[in-house]
Amino acid sequence: MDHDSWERVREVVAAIPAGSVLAYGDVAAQAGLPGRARLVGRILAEDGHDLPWHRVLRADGTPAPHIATEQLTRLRVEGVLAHNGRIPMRRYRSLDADCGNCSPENPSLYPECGRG
DNA sequence: GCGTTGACCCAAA
DNA sequence: ATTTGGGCCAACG
Repeated sequence: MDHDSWERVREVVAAIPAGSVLAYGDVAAQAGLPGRARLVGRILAEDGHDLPWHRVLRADGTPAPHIATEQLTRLRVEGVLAHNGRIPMRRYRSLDADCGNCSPENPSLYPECGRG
């Protein structure tokens, strides 16, 4: 774990557009740290106050328990709605700018992506 | 060094 | 739908 990786994680989170979300694992992958989702949670916990941390949640769409209400409240304001405390990732998951992980199951939120 | 503890993830049962 | 077990790894005592 070096200083650069830490900054990259922060940048990825900072770049998530309002109205969409990313899983901890997604952030790790996009920051070049595949398989290190826990590290992302750690970074947000101690150095995420100035970031849109509420746009990052678990892969199954549920928020971490201790911040659940605050997170869901903030997301609701951005138009990201939960059902039974769970966010439907299919709909709100943000994708790479180049649509690297775009698929019919995971349609792009960006109009410039032809595959959405 | 070693064991514990997490804003986690996934395949298998 | 849940639970289980394994993998991940930086901080902390």
